[in-house]
Amino acid sequence: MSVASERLVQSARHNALLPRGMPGSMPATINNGDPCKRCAMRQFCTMNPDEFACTQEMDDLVLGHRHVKRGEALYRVGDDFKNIYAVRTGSFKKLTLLADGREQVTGFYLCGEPLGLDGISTGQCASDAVALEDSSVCVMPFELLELLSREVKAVQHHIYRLLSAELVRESGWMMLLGTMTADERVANFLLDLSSRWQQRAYSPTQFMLRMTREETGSLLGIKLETVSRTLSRFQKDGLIEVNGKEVRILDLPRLQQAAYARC
Amino acid sequence: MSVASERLVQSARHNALLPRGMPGSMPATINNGDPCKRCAMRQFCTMNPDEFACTQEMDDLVLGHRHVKRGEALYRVGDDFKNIYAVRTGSFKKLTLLADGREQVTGFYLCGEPLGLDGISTGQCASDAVALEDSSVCVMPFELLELLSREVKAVQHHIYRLLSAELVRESGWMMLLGTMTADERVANFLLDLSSRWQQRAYSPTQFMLRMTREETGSLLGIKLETVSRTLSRFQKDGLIEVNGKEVRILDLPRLQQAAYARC
DNA sequence: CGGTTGTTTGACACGCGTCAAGCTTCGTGG
DNA sequence: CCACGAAGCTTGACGCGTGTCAAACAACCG
Repeated sequence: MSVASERLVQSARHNALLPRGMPGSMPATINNGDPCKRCAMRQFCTMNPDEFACTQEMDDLVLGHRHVKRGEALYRVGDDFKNIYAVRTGSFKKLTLLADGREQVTGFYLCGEPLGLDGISTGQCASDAVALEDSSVCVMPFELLELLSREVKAVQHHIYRLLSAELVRESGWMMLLGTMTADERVANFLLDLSSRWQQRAYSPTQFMLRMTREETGSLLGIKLETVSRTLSRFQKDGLIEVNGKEVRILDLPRLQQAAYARC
Repeated sequence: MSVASERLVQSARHNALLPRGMPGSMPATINNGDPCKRCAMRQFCTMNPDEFACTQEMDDLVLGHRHVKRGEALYRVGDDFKNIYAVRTGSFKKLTLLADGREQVTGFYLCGEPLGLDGISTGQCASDAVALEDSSVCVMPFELLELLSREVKAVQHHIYRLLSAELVRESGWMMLLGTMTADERVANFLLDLSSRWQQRAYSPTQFMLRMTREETGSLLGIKLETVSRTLSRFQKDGLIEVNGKEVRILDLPRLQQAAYARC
């Protein structure tokens, strides 16, 4: 690590980590071990095995962790953009606001997934990130990340890929919102979560929906009643089993069929 | 410029510029002047005046231009990702494909706007870019861009900002697709084009819709008939004047009101 | 244990999609 | 330069998929 980044690390340790100055919020934990090496989610932060080589750099980058309680915001629209985050435990929703006060969920984020990238553009956060359950994140000061990415090719490449992957993901949601029926939307939503849990070595057929029906509907561009009705019908048809927030996929092939009904 | 990037430039000049090997397509023009300095769109490629300083680097980066005829693709889903592009003249639509063959327009791109960023993620183009009229683009080999961005901080920062800005833009479209009525969608569409033309020093109240009603509807998640009906009604109400592909905004305040009807 | 928040289900309404017909514009080749 | 066919646009009539409103129930939390 260069002298310059060393200095920045020192400075960042003392400044950038403090959470938004809300009374009662916990100060961030300082990262003084090499936790990335031991982190079960490491492969998602690095995205592919070839990049394991730069784990040491990742460790340098993650200056600490921050805990966010259910319902609290990691950041809000208009906050100064200083850090990007990786979900360490728990999950978040991203909220985009409209001029007239309407808001929409534009993404759910599971452990290992990046948060805050949309703040780079203007230097201010462009969305809210709110915890769906008590959660924690790894804090990576963007200035440091920029510096490091000039020194280490793998880091640079990694950040470019993260940003681009988010672009692709959002195009996918546009696709869903622009062309799909309510049934297809709900089916795709379940399959998306299924595959993301599977990537994390959790069951792809049984998981919790940490978000409410209303938040789900918001992401999918439909009303909460429609989400509820659709889930009920999927259950009646034997595709899934729903019990409040717990979902179990019973017939994956037919659910996939429902997701792309116009094949 | 370093020896390494010098070498890469030489190599790129001979290889990367060739268009997709289609009979009849024109070979790309080699950039042998310093055209960025004279380019009217320079401010959009650099995004803000503070970054004018790196115009020389931009010139090094733009290895040439490529012409794309109306209806032809600059790249297609699955093509190897090698370059990113800036629209130089004309305009493009970005098409995202679904597993079952459905496709949706996920963006229109005017001069000065970046194309191809979604290919970084996997190394393969994730969408189609099709010219809406006879157009040309500046070709920037991504490998060279990566290299240069490690040497020049301003270039690096610029690319991060481009990527992040695209993220913010797409979130905006998700918002539109998820929460707006057909009227609001069309009004927002017109206002979006209006402000983008204004930024380019063209009239914000009178411009051509280079895309068909069907393509417009696809972007907005509504059918072409609905686009047509809505435009007709806006005209009847005195908000705009439509004449085929030519639009004139007559009452900007009321159009803005229509764009966010739930204020 | 009670109040709040979230979920399910029903009945009804309406915005937008679908289908269809006629018109206009554009591109191309004679 | 005109003629023809194809592609794009407009408008109308009608139906369906979701939204809206309402009410009862369930789950959660302090």
